[in-house]
Amino acid sequence: MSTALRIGALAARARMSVEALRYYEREGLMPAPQRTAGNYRVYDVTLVERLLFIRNCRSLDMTLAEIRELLRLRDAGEDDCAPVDALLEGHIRQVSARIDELRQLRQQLRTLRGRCAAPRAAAQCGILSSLGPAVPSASG
Amino acid sequence: MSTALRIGALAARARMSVEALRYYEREGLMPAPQRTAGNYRVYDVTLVERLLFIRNCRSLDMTLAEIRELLRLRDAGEDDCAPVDALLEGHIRQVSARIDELRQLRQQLRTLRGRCAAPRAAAQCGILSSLGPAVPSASG
DNA sequence: TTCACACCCTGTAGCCACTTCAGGGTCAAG
DNA sequence: CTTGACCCTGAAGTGGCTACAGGGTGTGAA
Repeated sequence: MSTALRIGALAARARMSVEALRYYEREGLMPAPQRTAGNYRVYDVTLVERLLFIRNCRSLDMTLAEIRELLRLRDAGEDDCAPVDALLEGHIRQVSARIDELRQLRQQLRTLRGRCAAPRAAAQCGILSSLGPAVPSASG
Repeated sequence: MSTALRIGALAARARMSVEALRYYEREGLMPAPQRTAGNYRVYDVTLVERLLFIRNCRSLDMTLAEIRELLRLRDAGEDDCAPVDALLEGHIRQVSARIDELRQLRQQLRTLRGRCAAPRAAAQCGILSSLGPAVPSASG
């Protein structure tokens, strides 16, 4: 026999909020648990592992849709790693693309900041005027 | 005299959606324009410049709150560049922090992917098991 | 028994920067 | 007088929760 927990205790073990846990249930990442006579959710303690899986995936910035898919593959006991691998690869590519985007952004911002290197020099701030109609041309 | 435009024409010139423009009005980035007898918004063409300013700021991933502040400084005709400079610097720091975060993330994801280098090798996928309770330890 | 208090329930609104939709009204051309 | 492009407002949806309102449940103490 394994221990039964109410939502607060389970959430504490998984170090997440009660509301997040209920949200995962609504979104289909967690199964709907049994209820007590008083309508309290009752969980088996082994579900902590599932929550930690979700938490790890979230900390890697995966969307709930991606995590739902991973859980589905996991629950199905798939032999074939390929779909899992593909999902992860796609996610890595997304993260890389976002990094590139942000790097270009930062370059533009730095260029912009250079427009006003001398503090309070001009009545017309170089930054503000650069943000006008002409797109601020960064190096790239 | 300068040309008067209806919202669709103005939005087209600024290459943004009519809805976004109305949204900026609601959010106080754009002034409430005059109306025709038929309740159509009427804009002076010079407002294109303001919209392009907003667009440029957005393309640099600034929040509407940041842009609202920049517009306020601009509208006030401030002599002192310092607040503008400070806002920009803060934004650059946010972007840098996010880049660092995403880089760590990507490293973890790559490590994770290494767990299942041989495709469909194991009945138990190394990726899925690594996403379990133990936090996947990336290099650093 | 009765009280306080921690915990639980559902349902709703809020965040951000919009987009999309429903259900209309305006206006110029044919 | 109708078609169709354009415009209006207001509400709902996006993602991943958080926070709140307004209740019910359960337990230990007085």
